[in-house]
Amino acid sequence: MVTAGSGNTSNSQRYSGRMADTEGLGPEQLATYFVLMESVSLLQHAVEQQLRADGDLSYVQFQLLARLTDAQGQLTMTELADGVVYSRSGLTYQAGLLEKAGLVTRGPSPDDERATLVTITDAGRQRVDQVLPGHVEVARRLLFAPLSGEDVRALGDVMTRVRDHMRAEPPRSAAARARRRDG
Amino acid sequence: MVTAGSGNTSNSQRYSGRMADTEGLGPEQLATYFVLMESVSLLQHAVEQQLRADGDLSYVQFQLLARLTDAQGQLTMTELADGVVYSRSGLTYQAGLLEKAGLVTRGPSPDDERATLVTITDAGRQRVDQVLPGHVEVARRLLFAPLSGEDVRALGDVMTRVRDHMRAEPPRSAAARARRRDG
DNA sequence: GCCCCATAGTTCGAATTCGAAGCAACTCGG
DNA sequence: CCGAGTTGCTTCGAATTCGAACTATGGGGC
Repeated sequence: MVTAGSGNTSNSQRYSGRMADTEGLGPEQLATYFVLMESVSLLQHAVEQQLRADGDLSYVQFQLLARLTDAQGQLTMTELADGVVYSRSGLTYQAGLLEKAGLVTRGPSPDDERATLVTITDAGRQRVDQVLPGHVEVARRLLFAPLSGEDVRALGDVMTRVRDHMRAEPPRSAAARARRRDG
Repeated sequence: MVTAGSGNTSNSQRYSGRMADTEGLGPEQLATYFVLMESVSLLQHAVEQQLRADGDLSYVQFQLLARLTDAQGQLTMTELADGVVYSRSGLTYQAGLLEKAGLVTRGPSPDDERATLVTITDAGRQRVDQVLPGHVEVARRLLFAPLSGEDVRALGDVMTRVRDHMRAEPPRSAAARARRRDG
């Protein structure tokens, strides 16, 4: 058995494994990993449908706009790609689409002539506002519905630690790009 | 603020409006949702690198082989696609690649003339064995390293419930067809 | 046995993705 | 100031993905 029953509905949690030191993972960890990937996959599919239906956006495009909204200003292409976990060439493509749609603008940076600053437009903000309610609704219905407040807090806590850990860890094999804020 | 600080480590939980009209989901949940998606994105990228390097497989291909291993036998294309959260046409493409690589075989079903039964070959099993150690290692290093055994158990439990919930819900709004199993 | 429609897979076209290669600008030591 | 190496972004080609259209089989009602 490889995936430890990732396709089953029942949760046979009768394994009391522990973090092995030199060995691999126990079935419990492996099952956790697989169910995590599967759930997010399902969620992402649903979310993509909603964004496309409500505002003709892909999830990546939504992420980019949301990130720009967060930044309260402009971001360089690299910062944007880095935040969204995306290839640079892919971002060039998507930024082109967003610019053509009038949701962002691209301009040169005063500090660095090479850099391209991406700015969200009012139409872009409007689009985010347009899809956000439905987006939130999907997340609530699919992800949060079966969870208690305590579950949500635990999930957020755990995944935040995982995210921070992965962000701190270099990709290890590929040509690691420079990390600002060396921590 | 939209993503409630998805690029930060934690807190900064203030945001300005825009979500209050959809009751029931606060910034904490939204942040949890975003950090979940981000983490899995990072993890998936790393895993894809490993699989490609260790066994020249994409994550989807690995999933398909793993699922076939689990099934201990043959699965139809639809069962396979459904388990992996994948489009049917995409599966046809990938199954073609796997067949050409000699990792699976495709044959007609005795029960249903329309169905195609996909079977993993010994070479396929071998390939899974070949990449699984490194795969597990990546998961351990990136996902489980910062987590306690209790964290892992909680994560598995929560995501299992989420997965079951989403599997029970008809996620496809547009092409919701295959849901006639219940009564 | 014959319609009608649902189901299983494939094919096809369009869109998206990535990595490698290329170009422009920045940095630093001499 | 020059050259080498680095960084930011885009272009390019190949691979992958999805949805819609299509073919063929299965099942129910008549």
